[in-house]
Amino acid sequence: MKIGELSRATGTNIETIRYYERIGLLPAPDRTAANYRSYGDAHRSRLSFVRHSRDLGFTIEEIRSLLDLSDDPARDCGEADRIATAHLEQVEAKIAQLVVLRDELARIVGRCRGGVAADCRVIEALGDHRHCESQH
Amino acid sequence: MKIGELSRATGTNIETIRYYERIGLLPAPDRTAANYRSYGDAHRSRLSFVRHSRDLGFTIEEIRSLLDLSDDPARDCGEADRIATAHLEQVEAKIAQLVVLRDELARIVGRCRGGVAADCRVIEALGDHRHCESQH
DNA sequence: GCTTGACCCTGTAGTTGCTACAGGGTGCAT
DNA sequence: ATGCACCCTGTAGCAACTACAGGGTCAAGC
Repeated sequence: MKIGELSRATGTNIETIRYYERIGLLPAPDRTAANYRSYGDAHRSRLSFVRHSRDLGFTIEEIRSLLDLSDDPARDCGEADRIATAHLEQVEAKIAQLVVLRDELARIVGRCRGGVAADCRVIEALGDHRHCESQH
Repeated sequence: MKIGELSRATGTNIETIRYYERIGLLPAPDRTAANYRSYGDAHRSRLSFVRHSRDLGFTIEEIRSLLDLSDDPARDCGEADRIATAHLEQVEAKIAQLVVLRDELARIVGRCRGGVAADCRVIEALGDHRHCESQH
């Protein structure tokens, strides 16, 4: 299939597919006589793997490691689990951080009573960390 | 004060301060005879405002609008409230998205039973969205 | 046979918010 | 006069794309 079909089949931007090829995440496909990229099923499932992993927030480098692993079926699965577990921990840390931030923001937003900027509680709170209840 | 002092006073990297000046977020300060930047209290509090807002996740452009507002004390505070509220909503959306993602990841990680990559449930799950319980 | 439009190609530059040099100048203490 | 901490400008790098510019290819319809 041509790049446009692969793009539709996987929900990936065409430019992104070419980008993945350039950085070596996808192998360079064969070319037609007109120099068009020509993909097969192996490409499609590899790209689906990449997209799905990206959607789950894995970095390109993590995905590279995961792909290396799955390219070598004799290797130990533990490494995949280690990568995924580390990523899960990062996501949990990020959530915790955003929750603190959200609470602080909600407090700040709730202070607005209208009026002019000179009296604005929102601007005041942003200017001075001492109005905050948490370290962030 | 010189840039190093301002850096220590606000916990901002020196390069970042110069970057903010370059993009017009901080006004260019006076210079000493040796061409060193020389800052006053107004600079320090403006930079604190910027840093605090960045810590709360506001973008540079949002901060620019907030600073414009506070530079013009007669303007209506509603705009500041609108920016902050919109940002709060974004943070809440991001949290919700990360929670879905975390649950999916936790499910994937939990499937690992060791063994070789060929049988790896983690790699299998990443390759095929149909293993997922949610849209993400 | 010629045009139109959809598709494809390469290469480069932009995005966000910094951070990290390289290659130089300044100021003060020893 | 020599070391060291500090300052300057300008440019390039990071992640993960995205968006052109400027060109080639191909099938359909007139």
